[in-house]
Amino acid sequence: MKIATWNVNSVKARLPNVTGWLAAARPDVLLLQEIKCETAAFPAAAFADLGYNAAVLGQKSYNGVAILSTAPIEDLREGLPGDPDDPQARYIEATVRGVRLASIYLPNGNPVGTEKYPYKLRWMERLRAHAQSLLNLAVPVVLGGDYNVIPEPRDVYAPQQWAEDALFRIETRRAFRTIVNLGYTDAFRAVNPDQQRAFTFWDYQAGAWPRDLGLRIDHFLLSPQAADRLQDCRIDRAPRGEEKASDHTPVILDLLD
DNA sequence: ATGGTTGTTGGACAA
Repeated sequence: MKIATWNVNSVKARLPNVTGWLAAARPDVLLLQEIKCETAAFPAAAFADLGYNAAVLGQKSYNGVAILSTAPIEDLREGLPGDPDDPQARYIEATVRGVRLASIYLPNGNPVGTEKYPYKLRWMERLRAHAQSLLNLAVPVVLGGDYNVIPEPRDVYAPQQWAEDALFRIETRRAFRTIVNLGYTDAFRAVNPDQQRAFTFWDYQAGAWPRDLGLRIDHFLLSPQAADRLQDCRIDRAPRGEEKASDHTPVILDLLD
């Protein structure tokens, strides 16, 4: 089972990039983040033409997540539990072929010192609590998406420059580790324990892409039942180099069937 | 160098 995650930074602006990649890569599932459109405006027909079903949690202008799947999408959950008043569309979860899948767009949290950073940390605590409850299901769980977390110094081109950034502060890294330490596996690092400069995001500014000044912030976390089936996890850098690219590139996970 | 870029939206805000 081939599962991919991609922060597309507007599904409408990126439609030719995404449909072209899907047609070539043909994952069974694609988790999308930052679709930046309301649910009703999601271009579902373009994906249906390629054989994909869609489950969408959208929002006007910002955020928005979706799940595309060639197989039926079952038992949909829209939104992360723990705050029914949270208006931001950042979490959608469903079952595909017996695997519980989430598409996650974790808050950025910058600038630190505004309400954005405590919102990020509260959101991570909600994710921790829900990730624990998912482990209790004792089924394969795949939590994929844009975590806006740089787990380790080697996951950023210049760690000293990022020390006080919301993506790399100690509290952020600790909150991420706390989720992993519940019993989840960072699929990319499990498969590529020594790979350097393994980035998934390059800023649009200052020539970050041609200079390879990137971050690894898009992740797959696997429950033990999913980790037992881990076959491969890799970053496809090619889409970042195309015309009108997203600032993120896809990460691909292969689970044994 | 208080910069630089992209998307949504039609002036900031978010990233």
